[in-house]
Amino acid sequence: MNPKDMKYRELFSVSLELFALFGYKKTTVQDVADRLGMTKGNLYFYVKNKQDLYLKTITHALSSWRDSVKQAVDRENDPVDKFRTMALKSVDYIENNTMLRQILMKDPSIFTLSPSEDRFYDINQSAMTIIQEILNQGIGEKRFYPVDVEHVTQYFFSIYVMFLIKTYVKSDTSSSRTMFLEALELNIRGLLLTHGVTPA
Amino acid sequence: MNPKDMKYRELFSVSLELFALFGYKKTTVQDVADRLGMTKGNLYFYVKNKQDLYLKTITHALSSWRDSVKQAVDRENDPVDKFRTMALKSVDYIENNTMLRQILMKDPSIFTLSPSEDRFYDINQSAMTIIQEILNQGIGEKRFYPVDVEHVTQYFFSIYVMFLIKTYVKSDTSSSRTMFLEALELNIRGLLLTHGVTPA
DNA sequence: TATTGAACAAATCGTTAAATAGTTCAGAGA
DNA sequence: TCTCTGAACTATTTAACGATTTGTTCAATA
Repeated sequence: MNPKDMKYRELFSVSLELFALFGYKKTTVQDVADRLGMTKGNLYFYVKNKQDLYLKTITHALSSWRDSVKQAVDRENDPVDKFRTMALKSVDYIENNTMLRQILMKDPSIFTLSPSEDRFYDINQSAMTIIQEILNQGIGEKRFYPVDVEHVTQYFFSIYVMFLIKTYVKSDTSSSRTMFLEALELNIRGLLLTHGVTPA
Repeated sequence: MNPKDMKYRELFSVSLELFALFGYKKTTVQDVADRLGMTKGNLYFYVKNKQDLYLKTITHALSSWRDSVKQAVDRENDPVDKFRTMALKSVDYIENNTMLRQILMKDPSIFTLSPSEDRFYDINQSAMTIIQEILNQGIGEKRFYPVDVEHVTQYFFSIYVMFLIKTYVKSDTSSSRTMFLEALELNIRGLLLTHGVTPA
């Protein structure tokens, strides 16, 4: 890894921590520069402005999240297993990433139900392809009902965002875990082309 | 109907219109009193304060919505028909109620994904019983999978709120209609105890 | 290419006074 | 007794002000 990439990694790591701790407004570029042992002027050699620093930092964190889920999904073969793994790994990742969780709580607009005002549209779009590929595989293998892939992908992504909002923006931790698992199985049954009569 | 109830109906009607037109902040107590042909002082004979006027007005509007859906559901017998009617009637009602729609757009906090900060908790709770009764009937008649009724009810209500936010708070009208219909059928398949292999 | 530090610009904050809007209440019809 | 008025009162919002903090630029430098 070249030295500039190293600098960026350090930069994103430091600013993620500060943004998680103080939020966007309370974190000054001076704070970030201090922690990096440089002057704030020099920070502008790496990013356009404070907003750009924030966007790049969050995007970097969301990409790691996506990659982690994608990796777990790729270890499975069966589309149902992939679907379940995707859902569970997504939750597991955020559950074990305190800083990202804190940032979501401090900045609810990171997860919006409106694609048109989504500042992280590209990374979210790429997260949606994970869903899309699983649906296509499941339908191709005649395991899944031939749903409208585009709209059902959007729907599942919206549900995922809804859960994140419910659980981490509003902290409705109590029942949302059980609700999540019930919903997962309900959606899997809704996807399957046939399913037997085997209640849990 | 006694004259005081009449006054209340008129009051809610007038203030719903004004709140829809100008929003909470821009609507003054004076405005409402003027439209009712009374002084603002006298308004305090009917409501505790401005906030109370707003809450009572919205609650009244949401109750009408609920009642309309409940009535439509009660005309059906089959739990699947009831479920589908509930979903479609809910959308149909808001689609044809411009003032309520305008209020939702002006005050996004009316529909929250967090029960604990829901100012209209009671009326929303009573709306949830419609879902709950359908689920109980479906399971009782061995048509529905024996899901965890409480959590699945919460889940469906959350999806309903999510759609309202997507469609009316963020105005993402474009794809959300198709998404809604796809989701409806997916959820019905997820509920059914068995379903045949009959893709649309 | 990467960095500094000073200079500059933009945004925020704390305070103030004036205007507006919300609320109370004694008293007056019906 | 129930409904209402209108004036008095209180609370909130708005605009303006300078002071301060913070974000951004850039010529000089290693």
